Amino acid sequence: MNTTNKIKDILSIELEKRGLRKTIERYKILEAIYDRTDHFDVEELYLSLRKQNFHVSRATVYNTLDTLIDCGLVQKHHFGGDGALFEKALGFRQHGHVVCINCNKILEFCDPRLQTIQESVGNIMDFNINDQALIFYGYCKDGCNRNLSDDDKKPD
Amino acid sequence: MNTTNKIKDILSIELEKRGLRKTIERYKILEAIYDRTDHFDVEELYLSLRKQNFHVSRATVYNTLDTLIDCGLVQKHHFGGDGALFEKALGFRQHGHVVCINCNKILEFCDPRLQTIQESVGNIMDFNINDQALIFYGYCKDGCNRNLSDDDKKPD
DNA sequence: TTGTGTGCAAAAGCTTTGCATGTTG
DNA sequence: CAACATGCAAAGCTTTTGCACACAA
Repeated sequence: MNTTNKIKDILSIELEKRGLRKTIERYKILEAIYDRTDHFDVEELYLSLRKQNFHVSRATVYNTLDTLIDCGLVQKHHFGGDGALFEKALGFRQHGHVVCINCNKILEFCDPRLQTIQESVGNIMDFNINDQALIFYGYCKDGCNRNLSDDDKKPD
Repeated sequence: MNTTNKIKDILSIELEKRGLRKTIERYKILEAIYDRTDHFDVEELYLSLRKQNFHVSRATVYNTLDTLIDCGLVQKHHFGGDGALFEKALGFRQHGHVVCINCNKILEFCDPRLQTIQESVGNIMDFNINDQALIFYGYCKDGCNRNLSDDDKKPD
């Protein structure tokens, strides 16, 4: 069975668990998300669906994203620009992001030491931690041809 | 010299550096920010100024916050709720945040291991990293009286 | 005096909501 | 067929913008 079908099966299970309906929109939006490898916003996802001649409203895209996030199939990020960005979640370990303030490139990384920090912090602060977001902001050294002056080094 | 005057002096220096004017609004807003110890949004700051009978517009609060961030005196955060939160920055080492998904409590922590991760990632990804944001989401074990069920464990 | 900063209100952009319609279970 | 999901448009919020006026340099 291919990846697309596998992920749809997982959605089916999660929807059943929650007593939610299996609508065409939910599967189609899930598929569109898993077809991409980037970090996208709601509008990009909406337009990609329309470009495939699949008719959905923005409201449904928003609603469905919430559902998919709740099901653990999509992740939502706030990188500081306006609006949220999303990416598929399944099969991808928790990972951090590195964002170029100049060209907006987004890279991902994994570092097992982060897990250690999470455990320490959870213990010290008396928290049950179940999600994390680590973002580094800076300038990528190649590709975006930026002169590294001392000005505007602060992201928002 | 007290802390408030010290911070105002720093602002003076930073404004001069940038050729920006020393307006009453900038100093007053800075002072209002340094009078608080919490994470606040634009509206809260705006209202606190009005409550002191200091007249500013929302636009000026937004503009001034940008200036203060650029001067390194204020930090902006995106914790996932709508809108950004701010806090004073000077004299506070880079620190991570722990956010309770249930009661919205925000705690802070420092972990030197994060710096190590930042350096590794910078080297591996070929980035000049100059800012970081680490947020852990979870439930605080006391104070917010939450039943820890298996549902709604996913923040946005 | 000169030009930047502010105030106000309107606009813009992202996200949510309400209601009617359509579809799943 | 009953409840839930969708579509559409309108409303809500946060943030930005444009223009006239005020004030710092």
